[in-house]
Amino acid sequence: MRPFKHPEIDAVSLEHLLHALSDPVRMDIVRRLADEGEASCNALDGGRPKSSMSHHFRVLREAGLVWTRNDGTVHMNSLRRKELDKRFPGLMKAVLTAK
Amino acid sequence: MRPFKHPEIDAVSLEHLLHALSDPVRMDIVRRLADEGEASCNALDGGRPKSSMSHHFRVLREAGLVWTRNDGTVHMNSLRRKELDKRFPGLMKAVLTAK
DNA sequence: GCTATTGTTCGAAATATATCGAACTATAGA
DNA sequence: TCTATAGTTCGATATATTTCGAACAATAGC
Repeated sequence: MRPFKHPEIDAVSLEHLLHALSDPVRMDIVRRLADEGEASCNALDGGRPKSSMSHHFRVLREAGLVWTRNDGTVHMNSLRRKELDKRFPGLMKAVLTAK
Repeated sequence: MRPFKHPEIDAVSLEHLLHALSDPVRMDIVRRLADEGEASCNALDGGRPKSSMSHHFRVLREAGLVWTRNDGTVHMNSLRRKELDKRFPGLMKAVLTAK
């Protein structure tokens, strides 16, 4: 698989980012990435079908939240935390803190 | 019209709140309420039909973002800012700051 | 009571989103 | 080259959401 295209952080819209976070499956992915640093799609599927997860990871990537790199057959995902903190100061902290 | 029921702030879910904010019309309403303090539905419609606006205000109310009080035939809306700041510290500030 | 004003509710149509199986692609390793 | 593994893409279905006109409800003022 070729590397993914990720949006420039400045092109990321708040609207799309909030929409991406407003789904429980995706919010769960984001929280786990925030905790665990980097993880494969596989490791975060919670028993859901691969195609469903692939969809959610795509939404997260396109929203600018997640960076995916290829490592063999595995896709390793991570939060674009530093960039996000610059682009939307305080947002991710507030979101991840909220219970 | 009878007074609306607003959710208890502790019953407000981050998920629903983020979804409510992920629509451009509603985000615009929230920004203007943050600026102007209190406003009627009418004052914020931007030329859109009343029924569309009524829908968006309902979503905002049910998400816990907006408080609506009756004042004669007018419905005055305001951000539940203080409560939101307690419930989700830093969130509204980050959202409203983002450009 | 009558009328104008503000919004809500209902119903329908258009659009978007979520979910998931099946087929496919790419890579690692034997 | 063959096989197993990790994800993507496609296509279909189900569900949500947005939008808006039309009918309705509540209040103010005459």
